[in-house]
Order: sequence, then C-alpha cells, then structure tokens
Amino acid sequence: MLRVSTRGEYGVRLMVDLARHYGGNARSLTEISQAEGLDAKIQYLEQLVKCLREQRLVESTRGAHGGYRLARPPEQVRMGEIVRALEGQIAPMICATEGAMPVICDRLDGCSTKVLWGRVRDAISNALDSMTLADLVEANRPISGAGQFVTLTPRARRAERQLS
Amino acid sequence: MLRVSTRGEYGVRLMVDLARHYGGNARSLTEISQAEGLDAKIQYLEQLVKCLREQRLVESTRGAHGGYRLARPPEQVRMGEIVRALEGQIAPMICATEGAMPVICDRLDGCSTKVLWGRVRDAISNALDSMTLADLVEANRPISGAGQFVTLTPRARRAERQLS
DNA sequence: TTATATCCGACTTGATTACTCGGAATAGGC
DNA sequence: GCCTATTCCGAGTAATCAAGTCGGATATAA
Repeated sequence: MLRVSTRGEYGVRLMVDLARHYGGNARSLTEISQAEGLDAKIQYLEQLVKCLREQRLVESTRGAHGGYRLARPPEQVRMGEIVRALEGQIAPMICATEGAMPVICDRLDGCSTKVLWGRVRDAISNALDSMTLADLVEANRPISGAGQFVTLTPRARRAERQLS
Repeated sequence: MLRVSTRGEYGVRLMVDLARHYGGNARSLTEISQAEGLDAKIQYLEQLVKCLREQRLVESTRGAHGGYRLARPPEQVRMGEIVRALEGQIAPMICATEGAMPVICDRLDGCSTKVLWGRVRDAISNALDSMTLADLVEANRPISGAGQFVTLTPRARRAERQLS
C-alpha cells in the first residue's frame, strides 16, 4: 500500500524520456508513448502532460513537428516537483498535508498519531526531493535500449499484491 | 496522494489506545471505539483488529469482560509492523514491493525509475520502523484527554485536497 | 440463562482511478 | 490554401477499490 497511481508512474516515465532527449528536438506524445510502451494510453498521457506544463516543468509547441521539451536541464528538476505536479501535495494522512496546516482536524496537539504521519510525509518528500531527473537518466545509461517496457494489467497488479 | 487508508488510520489509533491501557484490563471494541470517536464504525474495527491479531500484535479474550490487549509492551511494537499488518507490504509502485523481488516487471535493471520508487519505499519503511507505540503514547501524555476526535467525511477529505 | 464479547464470511455501496471520446486550435510542408 | 500532424480541452464512462454493513456463530463471566 501507500501506492503511487498510474499518473505518477507514467508521468515520471514521460519526464525521464524528455530528459534523455534534452537538447534535441521536441518529442511528440506519439514518440514518447511508443518508446515507453504506452502507445495505447496516449490520450491519457495528454492529461498528465497538461499538469506538467501548468507547473512549468515542460514546454510545448503545437502543430506539425511539435511536441514537448523540458523547461529546465534535468539536473535542475527534482523528482518531488514532478510527483507533486501529477499527484498533488504529499499527504499520507489528511492531518499531514504538506504546506497547509489543516483546520479540519481539531485534535491538533491532542493527536498522537500526527507525529507519525508527519514523519512519513517528510520521509517521502525528502526521498523525492533528493533525486533529480539527471540522477535517473544517469542510473540507466549503461544499458540504454535494453529491455522492453511492460504495462501491467490490473490482474497482474492484484497478483503481485498477494505476494505480501 | 500517497495516502494511507482508513484501515491504517483507525488501526493505528486502536493500537495507541491499547498502548495507553497496557497492563490493565482487556479493552473491548466498544470502549476503544468510544474513546476514539469511532463508535459508528465498530464493526469495521472488528475487521482491522483481526489482522492485528493474526500478526500477533494483539491478544484477545472472548465473552463478557473480554476484549483486546497488546501482545508485547509498547516499546517493542514498531509502527511499521502495525501499518504492514493493516495495509500490506509497503509498495509505492508494484516494482518496489518490500521483500518480494517482482518477476512481473521485466524491465529489471533497464528501468531507471525503479531506483526512485525503491528509495521512496525505504524512506517510508524507515520512518515507520523507527517509531514505536511507546513513542506515540509518550508524545501525547501531557495533554491527555484534551480535544475531541473527529471522523472526516469524504466531502471534507476532498475539500482538504483542493488546498494543494 | 442472559448479557456481553469476540469471531467470521459474504455482501453492498460510494468514491476514485484510469481511462475514452469528440472536437477545437495551431503550425509546418506542399 | 489545404492537408496532415500535433497540442489543447472538457466532458463522459467503465472498472476497480475502499469503506462500511449484515447476519449469525461461538465463547465466557455473572
């Protein structure tokens, strides 16, 4: 549990693809989705990339030969920015929402579990913010091109979960 | 996002309640749910406490004056054990499931994002395992009894999410 | 024997996720 | 100017999952 949705999954992969091609031509969603084995979900990617554009993480050009490129060099894009753009603020529990001090939960200091969820949130934030797109591209360099991408069926996801 | 479900939320609160009363009589679900403002969900708690018993985190006695007690002193119960019992293995992404090395994703080393999700998973695990029930009870001691517990409606949850 | 509990599996429902659909706007190449 | 490739946009849908319900069996103290 504590899952990242497909928005986060696909969106991060999309950004890694853009990082790999940083400096070159704009990448169309068609190209990206094929490279990532997501050609069936190209329309879904449209939605995701919209969030990324609104957060100024990518820039787009329309029309023929159009597409997307990173708005900044990969070293300057923290993974936390990407995930937040796609999934919203990190908040394992409603009383532990990043940034906003929730008025909604009136247990305030009386709630002993708040400490716990706050720490979980900070741990996630730090993990995400301590890596950049460049780190991910780097890690993969030596074996670039190897391996096919597989999109998991809901069935497979469930199967995996059973392993616990 | 990256939410803990109500299973984790209520289950942790239940365990904190048991920790507060460690050494005393068994606590019935009726008592616990009233103390935590969850009286409406007592049947739901039954489900959760079942998982906790199966993982030997609590012991139960049936019949009148029955109830639940911690199987170990609070200092010896890591929060990670509790959350895993309730929500399953920590796995922000299917390819980053605790323990099991997933055969399902054949991208293997070729997948640059695996590093990211692995780190997120470890960060969560460490945060949870570095706290015990005793830590949570401690943190709350000075103001015990203050503040009412509020169960949030789905509407309120959605409202909170908009804040991002 | 009665009241209070845990125990158990199956069922229901509402919310959320993961898409799909149809079409408008924009830009390059002929 | 027209055709094609592309981004852009809002609304709709279908499947999944979380959250909670229901009915009843079993155990135990008073």
